[in-house]
Amino acid sequence: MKANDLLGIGELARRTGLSVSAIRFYENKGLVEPMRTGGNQRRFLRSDIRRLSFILIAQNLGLSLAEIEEAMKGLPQGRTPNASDWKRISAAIRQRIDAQIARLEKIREDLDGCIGCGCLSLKKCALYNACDKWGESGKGPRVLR
Amino acid sequence: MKANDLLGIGELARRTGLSVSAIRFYENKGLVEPMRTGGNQRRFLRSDIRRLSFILIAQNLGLSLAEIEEAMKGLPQGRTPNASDWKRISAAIRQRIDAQIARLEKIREDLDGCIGCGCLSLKKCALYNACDKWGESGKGPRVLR
DNA sequence: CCTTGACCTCAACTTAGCTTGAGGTTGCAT
DNA sequence: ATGCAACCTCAAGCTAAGTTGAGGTCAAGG
Repeated sequence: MKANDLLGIGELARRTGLSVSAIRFYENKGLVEPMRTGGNQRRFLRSDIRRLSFILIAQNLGLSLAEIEEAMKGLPQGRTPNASDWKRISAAIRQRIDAQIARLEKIREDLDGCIGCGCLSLKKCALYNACDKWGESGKGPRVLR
Repeated sequence: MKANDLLGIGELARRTGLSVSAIRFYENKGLVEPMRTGGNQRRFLRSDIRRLSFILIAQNLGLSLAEIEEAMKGLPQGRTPNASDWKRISAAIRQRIDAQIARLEKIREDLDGCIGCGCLSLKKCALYNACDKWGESGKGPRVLR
């Protein structure tokens, strides 16, 4: 039991919940770098289960594959990422989460104000009427975004 | 000044901040239904400024155009949406926001637990190790998602 | 009347993140 | 030795939400 430490792509797919094609796609993007057998079949390290799970998590948090790749610089293929790797990455992710939550809460507040105020016909709705204020005063400038 | 109540697509673009091509695209999707001049040029109602702004807001909240279209069923083209229209729509949006915030907060919690616990090498990390637990007990099932 | 900028349609291209298919090879159990 | 599931590559297709370009028309001011 030595080659037993290595996983075929199908096995890895089952372990991570990813599709085989997605894993190949990730390899293409440089997110994993499996070895090959003599017959050119991929053989993954067990630690790649974690690597891929990490990708799933990060994606779930709204990171693009490019950003994930960026974050993974410094996580060597063979080594299980250690606490300080994790600290660095998770701090960055944490920031993103905080920012997203803050943004949503701001919107929720505005929205609540809107519901309360009868809105859509009034000037004070922060969310909806931003445009009207301008549209009414002659040649209106642009709105939002 | 009677045709002055109608807007050309360029004017509408300037008022909403959208590109002309985006507005045409939205028309294609059925999100606005401008009239046409004899020469086939689009003429929009002033209320379409709001309609499009609404689309921008909803998109900002993470709704897809398909979902927005769904939500806009019942907002007639010619009429300025009233308070109860708004109530209905904003309640739906509000739910989404709440759900998103809850999801992010859950993730943040897990993440914090992770940072604290040294993680990545331990069994107790909710975020990261979900897979390992399974991977270790024989034929592991799928993970996440 | 004529010019010119705004407008028209339709098709093809873009990015992200994959999936699907065709056509061929490997590796393991019998 | 052989069967066949799992694997390989490469190209094309898909969805979302638009953008870009070609080729042509409209409308309004001078």
